Amino acid sequence: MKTLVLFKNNLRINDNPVLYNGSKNNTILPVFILDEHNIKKKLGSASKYWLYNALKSLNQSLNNKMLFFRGETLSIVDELIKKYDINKVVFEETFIKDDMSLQKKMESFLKKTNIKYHSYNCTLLWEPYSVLKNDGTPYKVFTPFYKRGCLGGKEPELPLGRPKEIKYLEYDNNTNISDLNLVTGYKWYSKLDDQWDISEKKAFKIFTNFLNDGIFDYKKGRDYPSKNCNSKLSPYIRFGMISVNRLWYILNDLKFDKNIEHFKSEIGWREFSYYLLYHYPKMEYKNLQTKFDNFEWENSNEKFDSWKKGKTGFPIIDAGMRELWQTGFMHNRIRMVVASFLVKNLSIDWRLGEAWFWDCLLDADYASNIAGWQWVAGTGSDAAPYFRIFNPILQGEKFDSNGEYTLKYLPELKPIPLKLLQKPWENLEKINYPDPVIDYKLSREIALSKYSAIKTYTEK
DNA sequence: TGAAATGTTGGGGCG
DNA sequence: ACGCCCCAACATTTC
Repeated sequence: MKTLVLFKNNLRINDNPVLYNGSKNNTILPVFILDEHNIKKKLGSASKYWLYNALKSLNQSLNNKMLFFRGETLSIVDELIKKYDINKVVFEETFIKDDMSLQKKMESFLKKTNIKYHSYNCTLLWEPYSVLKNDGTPYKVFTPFYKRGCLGGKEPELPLGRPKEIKYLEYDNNTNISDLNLVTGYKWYSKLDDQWDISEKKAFKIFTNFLNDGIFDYKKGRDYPSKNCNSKLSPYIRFGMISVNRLWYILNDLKFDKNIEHFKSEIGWREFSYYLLYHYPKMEYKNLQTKFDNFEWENSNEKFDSWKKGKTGFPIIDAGMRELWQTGFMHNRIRMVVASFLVKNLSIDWRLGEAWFWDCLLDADYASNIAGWQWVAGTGSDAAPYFRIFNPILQGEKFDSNGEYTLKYLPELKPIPLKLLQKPWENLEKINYPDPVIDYKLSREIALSKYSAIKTYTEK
């Protein structure tokens, strides 16, 4: 059968159910469509950069047979079916609102044309609709979701490996990745080229290196940004360059270890994010706890700007924001600290922070980004309580006690004695570094009093 | 997957 | 030897 294989967010050969099943006994036409008609949330700049390189790498693995299109999915698929006399279409099962409605449109379209079609879950270990409480309603708290719902539920699908053989339709490929206009204009991203090796092969290599080293101090070490205990797999996972099923089963084969279990639970948090967005799609733009709709954000442009540029005058915050700008990545603990700072100390709506991360992070993931911000902002269902306000000075002293991370991104602070590194304003010697944009203590008090003003509204 | 305020305890210095 | 104060160090509670 002539099979159209649609790639979307799973840009890999190994354990890719769409490719594996699509190419079994079939000749295939591998296609990627960048659809900005059906999807409201356009990709951020960093994501486009990653996508461009991921597609390039995937295309190489597919003998440069991939076709690239930019436009409306249905009309492109329709044309391809006619042009190449396609009799089957396979594509990824989706779990995000806009993607799902596009998927539905496509399915009903294909139904009418009498073309065979099939979707495969390539993205999640547990489909969100398959994990529910005994009363049929969705979980709202991570631990029972993960322990009872996921671990106590059905086993995730076993990884499929690579297709034994891929046979392609005969055609001249007259499309090009550059047609997608993913990387154009000012080459801001050239700084990233020597920091990241964006290929499926590298994703697996990073994982095996992580298994040999960092993972054995993961539970504690993951909180320290200058340690190398984080996998840094997130952008690869985001674009499906390595499958979570494959990760899962490799981890399961290892000897039981609390660090490994912790890493698995972080994969669980990703599942939980998709799960929440699936069951509560309004989370994309609305506070899950509606009482926060009455919260009065200050939303000062100047403060927001200082945060984005890494010029707040709080070293751990600025180091994080500069790491983000320079590398397209930010250490997880620091993400929480800068997010808490934006929302609680600068009094800026989490949606603005979410948008900035969405644009700058190479691993920007629709569900994880939104769920993560609502978690920190205290507006989500199983969120950190609002009154949990990270103290940037203490967090810096605790998790970057030797200043290694801070100084890596803020070398101008080297003259400051280590004891004052996280509060350089107490240093008498003048250096070229911004004064703090806010008074920490005062901003905390204001945040708490604003919170107590809305807290009386009943939830839901 | 906090921080700050408040409370408790216990050891040392001292009259 | 005793009471008193001071203050870490730790525990609890409050935000």
